[in-house]
Amino acid sequence: MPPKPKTDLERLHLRTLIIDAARELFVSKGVEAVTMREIGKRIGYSATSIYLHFADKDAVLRAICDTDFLALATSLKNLLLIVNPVDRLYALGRGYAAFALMHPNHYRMMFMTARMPCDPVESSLQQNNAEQDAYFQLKSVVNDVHTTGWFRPDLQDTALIAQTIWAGMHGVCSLQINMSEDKWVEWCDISARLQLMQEVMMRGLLREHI
Amino acid sequence: MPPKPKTDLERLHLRTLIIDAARELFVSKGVEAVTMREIGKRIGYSATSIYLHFADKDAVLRAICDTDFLALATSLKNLLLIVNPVDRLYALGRGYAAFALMHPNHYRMMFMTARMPCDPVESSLQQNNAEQDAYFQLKSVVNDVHTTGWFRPDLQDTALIAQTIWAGMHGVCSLQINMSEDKWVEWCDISARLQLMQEVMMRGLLREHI
DNA sequence: AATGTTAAATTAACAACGTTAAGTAAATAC
DNA sequence: GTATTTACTTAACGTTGTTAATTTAACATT
Repeated sequence: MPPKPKTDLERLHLRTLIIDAARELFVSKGVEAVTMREIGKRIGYSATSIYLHFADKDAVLRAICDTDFLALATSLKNLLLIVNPVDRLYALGRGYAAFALMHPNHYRMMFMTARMPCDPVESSLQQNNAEQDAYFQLKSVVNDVHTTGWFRPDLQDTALIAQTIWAGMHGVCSLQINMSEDKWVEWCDISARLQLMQEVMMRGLLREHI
Repeated sequence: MPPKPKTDLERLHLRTLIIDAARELFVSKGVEAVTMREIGKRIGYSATSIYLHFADKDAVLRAICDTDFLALATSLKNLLLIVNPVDRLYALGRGYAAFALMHPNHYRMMFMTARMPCDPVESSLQQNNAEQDAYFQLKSVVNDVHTTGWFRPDLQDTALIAQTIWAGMHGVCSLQINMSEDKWVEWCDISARLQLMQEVMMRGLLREHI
């Protein structure tokens, strides 16, 4: 039953229908295990209809990532209201980890899957927008801690600091997501690992003030 | 020209031939992009012959991982001779990162790809063997630092410490491998990121002694 | 020496995949 | 009322991982 002209709104609706169905499937079964035919069936269309909205499967993945990056930034937005910069940095780390472990397959898509690199030019998200760009959120908190003089005085490169903090949290989260079932290692409790990582990094980065 | 009985040695030879060819292809093009037919062609056999030695493609991947885990442990073995435990821990971290960044696709297979978890029971490697088990190497160095009393006195769980150090180095390496081409982030120099991570973790973990 | 058996390898084939080309049906435009 | 455009579907292509059927060669037995 294919009628003729669809309004832009209807087209957008179908587009998000595809994205939502694909995300659900990707998240529950992993990207590789989901077929275009399966996505189509889930929304009552044929697989080929997806190609009227997306160039290929990877384009669907990229679109999902875009909305998930927004979801991450949105989930962290409220934490930016915390006044004490150090508390805010702690909270941001905890929030980041909570997102990663609550949505492991989203996180895998966003940060662990080999895919086309994100380009701010093509993305629907605004870079350096505190409501949409989680990396900017981290950078600005790090900046605030820096300008209030809490970092060790020999640490001046705030981008380097931010990337190191990110790497620390990402390390714990990604090992948990990819290796926690691995029997080779007797894994400690994940929350203990997260807490120690934050604690260690803060001790290593902040100036010692009694 | 299929003759009859192959000695065990010949079978092993062919098995390693498959592994080596598959590793080369996996490493240069990524696991998903390599076909069984391609592996077969590379060694002058049909694709189906591979199934006489491995149950499926994933079994080939697992076998490669096994030999690569051994390669990692072997590449770190000499560092265990360093007498000072803290120096040894530093060196082990640097060596780990060097392996990861020198062989990014091996590293991706070993620690970043969704695959069957490693099980010591099935592996050809000996767990807790200092020559074959890189995680044991880390644990024992951490243990040495602990028994010599260099860690902060409130840190007593050496497994937790080891897993945190691992996560820190893994975070830097895996972000580099998966995201360094991403234009969203202005990445700092990788060696600066590695160095700061080590420095920060050491400052956070070791007791402060002037 | 001819035969049967077994192992190693191959070719053929299957079902499923992403994707493209061709075809169909309904709503609009004239 | 016919033509056109648009949304969509079905058919089809080339590949994939994998299995079944087949061939070939070496050995063991008679």
